[in-house]
Amino acid sequence: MDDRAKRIVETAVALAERDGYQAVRLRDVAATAQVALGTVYKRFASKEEILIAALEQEVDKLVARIGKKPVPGDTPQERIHFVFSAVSKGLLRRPNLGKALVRSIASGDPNITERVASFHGVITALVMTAIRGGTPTDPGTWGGDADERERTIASILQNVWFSSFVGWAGGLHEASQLLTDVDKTAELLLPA
Amino acid sequence: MDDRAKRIVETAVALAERDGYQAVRLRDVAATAQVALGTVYKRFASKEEILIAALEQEVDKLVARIGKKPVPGDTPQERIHFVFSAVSKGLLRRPNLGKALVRSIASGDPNITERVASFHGVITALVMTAIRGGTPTDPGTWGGDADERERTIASILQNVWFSSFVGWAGGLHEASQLLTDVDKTAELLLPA
DNA sequence: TCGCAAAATAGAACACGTTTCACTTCTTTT
DNA sequence: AAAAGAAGTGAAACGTGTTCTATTTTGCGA
Repeated sequence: MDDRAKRIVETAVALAERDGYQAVRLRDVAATAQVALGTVYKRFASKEEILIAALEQEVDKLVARIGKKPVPGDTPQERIHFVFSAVSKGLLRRPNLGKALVRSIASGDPNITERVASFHGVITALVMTAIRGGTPTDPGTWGGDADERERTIASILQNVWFSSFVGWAGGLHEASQLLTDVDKTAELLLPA
Repeated sequence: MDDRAKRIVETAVALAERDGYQAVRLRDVAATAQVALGTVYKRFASKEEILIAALEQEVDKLVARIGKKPVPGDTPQERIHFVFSAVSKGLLRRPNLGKALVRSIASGDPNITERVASFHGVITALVMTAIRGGTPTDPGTWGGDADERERTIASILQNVWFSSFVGWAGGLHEASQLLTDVDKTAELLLPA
C-alpha cells in the first residue's frame, strides 16, 4: 500500500471512529487525505473496500500483538476467552468504527468476498490455536482427521462471536454480551 | 398495513427477488406500486424499513405454516433440523430476496433495531420449542431456572444459523452449509 | 351538497457514491 | 534534457436514497 492509499485508509478510520459509517464521505476522505477523489477510486473500488482495508489493518495489528506468543491460559476455555477478548477489544473500544466495519463485512458485496473469507480464516486459526494451546503463527500439526472436532468447535465459536457482534452493532444488546455468549458456548462445547 | 403499503412491500419483494437489493429502486417501487414517491416515504422511513416489513411478512407466513402444529421429529436434533430447514427454505429459494433481507437485518440501522430483535425472538421461540418438543404458538411452561440451559442452547443455535446465513449471503459458502453448520452444532450440544 | 382537513401526487432539489474527462505533473527511458 | 507514458487533479455529471413544496384529490362532518 503506497503512501496515498495509507492516508486514505487512515482518514477513513478516523472519520468512522468519530462519527460512524455515514460520516465516511469520500469527498471528505479525499480532502482530508490531501488527494483527489479520482485518486481514491484509483486505489479502491468502493467505500466498502476502503473499510475492508481498514479491517485488514486492524487484523494485522491484532495478529502482531497476540500472534507471536502462545495463547495464555491453562484451559481451552481460558484461552478462548483470551482470544475473543483480544479480537473484540479493538472493535469495541471504538464503537463507531466497529459498527462501520461490521456493516462492511456483512454487506454481502461480492467484490469483497475473498477478503471477508480471509478475515474469518484468521479468526478461525486463532481460535483453533486457543483450543489446543500453542502459538497462533506456528503451523503446528494441522489437518488430520482428529482435528475435525476441533475445527467444528472453532467454527461454532466463531459463528457465535460474529453473530453476537452483528447483534451488538445493530443495537440488540450490550458489548458485554459478546464475551458472555462466547464463554457460555465454550463451556458447553468443551470438556471440563 | 393499508392497501398502498401492501402494494409497496409486494413490489419491493418482487424487485428484490428478481434482481436483488440494488434493484429495489424506490422510484421503480413507487411507479410499479402505482403510488407517488412521497407516499412511499409517508409509509416507510427508508428503504431498509420496507425490506424489514417484507421480512416480517415472510416470518408471519413461516409461523402460519409451522407454528400451529407440534414440531415434527422424535429427537431434539430432528426437530431442530426441521425448524431451521423451514426458516431457511423461504429465504434460500429466492436467493436474491434472501440476500437483500440479510443486508437489511445486518445493516445496523438503529431505526430497525426493535424489529430485528423481534425477528430474532421469533426464531428463538421456534428453536426452544424444537428442543423440548411441542407447538410453537403454545405458551407451554417457560421461564423457570431449568430452562436456562435450553435457552442458551437455542441462542447458540440461532447465532450459528444467523452467522452462516450472513456468510452465505456474502458468498462465503453454499446454501447447504447452513443446515450442515446447524446440525453439527446441535450434535455437539445435545445429549444423544 | 359544501367546505375543509388529510392524504396523495408530480416533480424539483439535495446528498453522496461513483464515473468520466480534460488537463497537469510527475517518472522513466533514451 | 526531451519525449512518452503513468499518475494525479479538479470539476462536472449521473444514479439513487431522501427531502421538500406546490398543487390536486379524497373522504367526511356539518
